[in-house]
Amino acid sequence: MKKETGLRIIIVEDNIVVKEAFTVYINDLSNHSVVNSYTNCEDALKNLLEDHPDIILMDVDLPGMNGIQGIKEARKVLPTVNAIVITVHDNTETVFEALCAGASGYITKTSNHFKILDAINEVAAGGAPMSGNIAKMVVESFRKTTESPLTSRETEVLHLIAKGKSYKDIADILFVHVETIKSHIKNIYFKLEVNNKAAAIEKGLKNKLI
Amino acid sequence: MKKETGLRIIIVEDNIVVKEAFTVYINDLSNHSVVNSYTNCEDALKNLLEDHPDIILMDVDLPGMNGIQGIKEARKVLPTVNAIVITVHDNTETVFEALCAGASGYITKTSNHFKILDAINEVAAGGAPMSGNIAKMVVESFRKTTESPLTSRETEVLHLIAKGKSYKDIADILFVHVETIKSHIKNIYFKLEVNNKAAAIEKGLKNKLI
DNA sequence: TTAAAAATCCCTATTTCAGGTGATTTACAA
DNA sequence: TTGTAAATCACCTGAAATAGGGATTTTTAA
Repeated sequence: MKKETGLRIIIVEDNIVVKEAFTVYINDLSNHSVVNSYTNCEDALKNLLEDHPDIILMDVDLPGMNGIQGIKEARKVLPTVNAIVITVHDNTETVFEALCAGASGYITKTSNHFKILDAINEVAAGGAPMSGNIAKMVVESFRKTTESPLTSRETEVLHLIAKGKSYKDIADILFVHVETIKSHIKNIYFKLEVNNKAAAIEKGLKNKLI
Repeated sequence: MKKETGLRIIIVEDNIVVKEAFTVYINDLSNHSVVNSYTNCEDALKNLLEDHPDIILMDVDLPGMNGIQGIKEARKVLPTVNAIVITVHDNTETVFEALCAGASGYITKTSNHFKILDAINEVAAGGAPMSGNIAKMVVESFRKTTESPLTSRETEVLHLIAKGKSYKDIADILFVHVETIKSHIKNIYFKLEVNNKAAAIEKGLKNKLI
């Protein structure tokens, strides 16, 4: 963040009423400044270097380039810029696409609009603001299933398979004989009801075994 | 959550002063109840079914079984129980281990102790409470590097390689000839300076190309 | 004291992989 | 317009990896 006295913010939101409401709200009730606001990504990207925002408030549904692509492009130009997605979408795919694209936060519009100031301050403090339901989705994406049909050794082997290691590599890593690994793999295939590596990895990922 | 009138909470924390402080605080200043508190996981697990907590407040550093293992075990017995980790550790490894083990939230002790009530309420509301720095770590774990040496086609191929697909499978999936895939893979190996699948996957994961 | 898991070994046929050395077409930018 | 990068396809070779079959021993946990 550049100044302690307030951050430079731009807004990309095609709903003009919402855009103006955010602008007024931030300018009046915080020490941050909305230096510019746009109704599409293309225009925002054109002025990005001049605006040099600290934070971008980004909608997802936009005419032309969508907000997620917009974040990617913006971060190519300003790699340290923080983007906060503000949208109605709370489906898994959109959320994770946005985070992969480099979003620092994700707020759903469903709740109180005025959480944006909290979000801005949280980003400024080095955090990652998220609506409760979004945080839940994110946290759950890490969760492993507690019930696994595989033994810990087999899981270990499957992990290494998924890393592309050969049986010989795995044997060396685990300090056992190659034939032992082959035996484990036979058991893994049996338990997962598959008969090749690709299917084993797929099933392992899908069931969060790895 | 079982009752609207308040949740059943257990605390596992070996520092008795902290444990008592939490207990008093929750019992006095919220409508939730601390039904039991323990200084180690083993004792907590023994009484888990009788306590049938909605939420477990869990420390990480504990004598005997650590808190992360404790969460895993607890969730085997009560699969829907919510665990909130409250600890001084904010290193990447501990955080992700806890989330993988099934923690619903992760609060660092460094900040204001009294955030726990907010955290409990957030879990009750279906959220996932996290300290700002933790949320940041979690969000950043999704972020892809914007600069990739690979073309989009090569990235696509590397993805499928990482899924354990054979060249022939990949060719079929992408509707091109096997030789095309081989050609892509040669280019991937050249760009990533590797000469086998395992190394390519490793480098791809490390650099968040996949 | 059993049963399950882990580790070891052998055999075989097939598939896959990596490296080399090419070519063609399209598309975009200097 | 002239390159360059990307994506496509081709042929060859030898080595490595794989899947499936069967079997035995040791360790560990119930």
